[in-house]
Amino acid sequence: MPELPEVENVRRSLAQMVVGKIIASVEVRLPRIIRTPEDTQRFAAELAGCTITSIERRGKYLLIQVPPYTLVSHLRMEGQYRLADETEPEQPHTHVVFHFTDGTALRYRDVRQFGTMDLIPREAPWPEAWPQGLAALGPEPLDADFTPADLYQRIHRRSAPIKAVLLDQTTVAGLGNIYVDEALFAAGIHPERPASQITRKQASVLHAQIQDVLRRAIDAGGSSIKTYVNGYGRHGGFQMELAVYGRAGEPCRVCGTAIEKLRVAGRGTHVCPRCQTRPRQQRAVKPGAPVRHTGGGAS
DNA sequence: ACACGCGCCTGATCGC
DNA sequence: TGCGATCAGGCGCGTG
Repeated sequence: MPELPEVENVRRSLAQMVVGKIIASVEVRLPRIIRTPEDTQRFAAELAGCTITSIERRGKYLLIQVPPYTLVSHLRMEGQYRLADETEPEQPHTHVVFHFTDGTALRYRDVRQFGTMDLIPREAPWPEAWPQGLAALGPEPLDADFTPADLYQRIHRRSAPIKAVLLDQTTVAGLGNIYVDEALFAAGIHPERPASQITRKQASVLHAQIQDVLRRAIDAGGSSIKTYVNGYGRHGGFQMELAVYGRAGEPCRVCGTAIEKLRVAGRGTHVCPRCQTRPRQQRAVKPGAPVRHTGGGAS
């Protein structure tokens, strides 16, 4: 599940591998991956003859610059790019292939088929002509203009659990399930705490921990939980450093208490029940009230 | 405006 | 051993 650190590592590997290459032709085998333009034949035809000039990233989106277009690519859960020689055997679930003029090809694989590509003219008006999710992104968490005060302003009127608010890409761009759990643990904040209860001081700690965990994860090459690899096919190393994600039942690295797994905002959520104190108010269940679909399940 | 549930999709794992 | 059910989850969308 590529989040900001994984997408940044994909960006860096692609930048080394494909910048300067000229697209000879494009094969689209699974049209649902291409959202824009609707006509996938046009997607392929427009790209033929274009040169890749740079690879950028915004949140979890890759922005592949192919003048006069930007190819906006989102990997969602399991999307992968690999540069391969045309003679190399293809891996299964390869849905889009960019053939270059030099005998190599950039292959897009995606087992779950959730990933998306939008081909947008670079001069298209912002934000209306661009993918809504991209246009609505909050600040880049590692940019200098993202400050503790900015984070506080963005969360302090929200009643939803802090975890849900941090997963919302309009709050901050690029966080997903892994790094939200890690940042909240490092900040000592329980994921179920209403965002409106976070103090300025806590928001400042959270801001610092978001930046710290993202920087460390980028440096480690990202986290390979299930399937993540960068453009060279290399796994990341940060899964070894995760403090809570995927560690249910294992001892907290700080206090030794068993890490718990619960469900918050519909996501598997990992907490240390001692380092992250639960908000005081427990939800009261009225007798005969309808059972909530995502209510506290078995664990 | 905001909160929240569902559908999308496949493969690994669970439970009987 | 076999096989259906469940889980994994980012995001777009519909509903309240």
